[in-house]
Amino acid sequence: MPMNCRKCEKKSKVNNCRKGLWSPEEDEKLKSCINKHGLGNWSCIPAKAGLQRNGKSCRLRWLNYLRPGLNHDTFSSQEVETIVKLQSLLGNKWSLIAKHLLGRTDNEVKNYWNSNLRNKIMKGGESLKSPFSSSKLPQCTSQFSFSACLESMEPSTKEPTQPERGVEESAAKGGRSQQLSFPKILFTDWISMEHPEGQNPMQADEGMSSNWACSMSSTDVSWLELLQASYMPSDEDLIREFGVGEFRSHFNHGETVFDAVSGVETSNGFQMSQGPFVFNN
DNA sequence: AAATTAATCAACCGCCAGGCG
DNA sequence: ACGCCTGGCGGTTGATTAATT
Repeated sequence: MPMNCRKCEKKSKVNNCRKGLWSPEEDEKLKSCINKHGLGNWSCIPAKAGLQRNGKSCRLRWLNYLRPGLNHDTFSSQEVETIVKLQSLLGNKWSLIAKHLLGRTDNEVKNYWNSNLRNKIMKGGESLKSPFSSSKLPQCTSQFSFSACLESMEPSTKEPTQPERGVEESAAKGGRSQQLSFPKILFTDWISMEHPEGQNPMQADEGMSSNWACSMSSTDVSWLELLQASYMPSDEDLIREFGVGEFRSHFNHGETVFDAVSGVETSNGFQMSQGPFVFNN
């Protein structure tokens, strides 16, 4: 991480930083500044852009609102489904969850959860609480054990999900609408189905090359247990579970990020830093 | 139509991890 | 090793809008 520019930093401290909603003029200044200078040290951006904001505010505005490729449409039923599933698995890891929803920010997901889903889940009991029965769902903490989870799961009793039917409808009916195979959603974080150039990196002699380094956050260490479980979902499993368009896992290939399911180049990369991994199967 | 309440969401705050001098 | 700094994250606030009374 580069150190900050002292000159810019001093300037920004002297400035009386504006707070509150951003005006269109401010947005324009920030956009043109980033277009001109690129993304660098956020503490330097306000001075360069002529904004009386602090760098943190600029960063937030850019990431949550101005950044290209953001999707500000209402959440689709499949996106909602993904949020519910991931929240039940990962807890309030909004940035992680957002990485699985193209064009969505952590803030957006978090807001949606807090305003739309949380209360419904409280009211709706099991229907929205989790894809798994509460008695079988281990808490998702850093101590979370996938082995324990796998052992506690009943073997493949799920029915195919119906993504077009929103979770709201499911909640209204008051029953569990989905019974999912637990580990799949997690595997897709780091298992690539197809190499964009036709080569499956899982079959590479050297395991995963540095270009295909997979991502695991520090809190995901126990995910390694999944590897030891020798369980690998098929393409069909993943697509049936989440739909090609909605659930995506991303892998870095050099400078370009590809969607693991569709192979389509995307701009919303799930940066993965820790690899390679050895697969047992 | 006005007042009140609820819902939404952009933005802020504080904390933490990690890099650098 | 230590302190300072940035970037990143999750929790929270508060202004605005919509719905209800």
